[in-house]
Amino acid sequence: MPNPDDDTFFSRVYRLVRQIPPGRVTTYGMIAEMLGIRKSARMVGWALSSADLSDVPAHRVVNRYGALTGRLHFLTPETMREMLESEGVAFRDDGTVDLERHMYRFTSRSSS
DNA sequence: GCTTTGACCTTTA
DNA sequence: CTAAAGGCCAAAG
Repeated sequence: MPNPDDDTFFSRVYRLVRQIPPGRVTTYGMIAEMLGIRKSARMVGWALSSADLSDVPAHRVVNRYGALTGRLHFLTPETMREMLESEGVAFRDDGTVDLERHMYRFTSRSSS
C-alpha cells in the first residue's frame, strides 16, 4: 500500500476510488479510461487487489455489467454487497448493481 | 530479467 | 444474436 502522495499507478487509482461518494458505484473501465488506459481496465482491478480496503472503498467498484466481481477479495463474499446495500445501493434480481441509477461519472475537476 | 498472472474491456468471427 | 481471442500494464515468482 503506497503513500497517498506518490504518483504511482496504484495511488492514482486509489485517488479516483476515494472520490466516489457513498451510494454510488463506478466501473473498472471508467477508471481505466479516466487514467488514459482504456484498454487496460485489468490493471485497475489488479491495483484494487493490493489496495487497503479500509483506505479505499473498493466495494464501490464493479464491472461493466454491475456484477460484484471482487466480492471474493473481501472478508467474506457477502461483505461487498452488505456494504453497498448499507449505502443505499439498489440491487437487481441477479445480484448486480443498477448502474443506470448508481453509476458515478467522474469530472475533469476530480482528477485535478 | 523472462514468464506468469490478473477484482476487465473491446473488437472480430 | 453468442462465442472466442486479443490487448493492455504492472507486480510477483
